[in-house]
Amino acid sequence: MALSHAILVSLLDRPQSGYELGKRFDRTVGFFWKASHQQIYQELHKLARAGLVRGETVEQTERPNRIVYELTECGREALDAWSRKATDPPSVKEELIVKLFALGDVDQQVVREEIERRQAFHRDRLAYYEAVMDEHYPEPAQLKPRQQGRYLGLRMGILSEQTTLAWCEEALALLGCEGASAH
Amino acid sequence: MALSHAILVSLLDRPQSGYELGKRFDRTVGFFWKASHQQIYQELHKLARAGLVRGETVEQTERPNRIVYELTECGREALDAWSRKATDPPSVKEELIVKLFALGDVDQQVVREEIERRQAFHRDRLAYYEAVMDEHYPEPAQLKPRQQGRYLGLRMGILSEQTTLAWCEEALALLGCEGASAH
DNA sequence: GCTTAATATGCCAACTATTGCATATGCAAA
DNA sequence: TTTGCATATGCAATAGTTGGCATATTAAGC
Repeated sequence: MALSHAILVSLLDRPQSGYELGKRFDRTVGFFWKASHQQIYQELHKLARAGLVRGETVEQTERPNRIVYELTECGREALDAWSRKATDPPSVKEELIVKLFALGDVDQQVVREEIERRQAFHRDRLAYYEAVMDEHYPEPAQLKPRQQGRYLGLRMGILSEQTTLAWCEEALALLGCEGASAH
Repeated sequence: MALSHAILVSLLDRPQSGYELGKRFDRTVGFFWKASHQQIYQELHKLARAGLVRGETVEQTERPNRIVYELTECGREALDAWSRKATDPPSVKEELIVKLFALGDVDQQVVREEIERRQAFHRDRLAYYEAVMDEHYPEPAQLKPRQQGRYLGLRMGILSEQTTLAWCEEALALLGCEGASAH
């Protein structure tokens, strides 16, 4: 029960359809808690059955009908209860590090290329986070609580992307990648 | 199919029983890919059925019998194939950040305490990583490939723990935790 | 003598996640 | 005009994970 909470948290902002939730997930909480659209639809059904959200079908002529979900009182209570329970330590699955543990039996060149790909991935993500930061959070000291939370999430994202990039540099240097600084 | 690879990688070092794998996981790859003992035993059965590992029962008089697994040729090939495939981006599930997204609707004091608990958790882990580093990797430039991989994993661990700790400081400062520096 | 911890493996049920497929519409570009 | 994309939701099957429980032995501490 944790994706469900991510969904309930998203619904705090405003009632949303599964499709909208999926879209916003991709740009916000989703960076810290992935979910596919199938997962979101299924979870919404489950939450509706449990009475934590209420779905209402909105007829549309030009597009398929939407089902817009909103938090129920019961859902708010569930969120409050969840917020008071100790948070699980973050679960990380870093396949690249597993691969590194096999160095010596796997081709070193292949691993170097992996790290370079990873570097590109994290550079993109960092650029995205920084753009959001510049656009939305120029004055972090002045923020209201809700915005403070988002700001801190973004800070965490930026810090960890920077760290990962620094690690990539180190790793390529150690593994003797000639073109490391050229990329 | 990814826990399976972590197990195969572990077996590169030497043949091991499920119990041993579980123990070593907790101190090595497990920091980057969690697995419970049930998962490991089940996965070993599956790998044995698929012919990637071969298990041999070792009779013991003083302890329950062990089943020691070793890589088969087929298992080595599977590892090689896996090592050449692009690595999935890391999957992170950060419940604490999800909770932060709900700031304003959840009690700020509760969140501050969460962050402090997290700070303690990451301090412990950093201390552990640093101890391993001091003990086993005093001269990283001289390492053989296999050890290089482990060293880089450890470096990643240390860097990300340091980053998370720095973030905790920032977060507590922003959320106005009076006793932030006292802890 | 009794309890607890460590060693060593396993079953089963429930839950969570992923993949592939299916449906239906409207719009814009090739 | 066909292709592809965005909107919008869903099912079914498989794969992966978690938690509770069960079993059996030995050694150490109370």
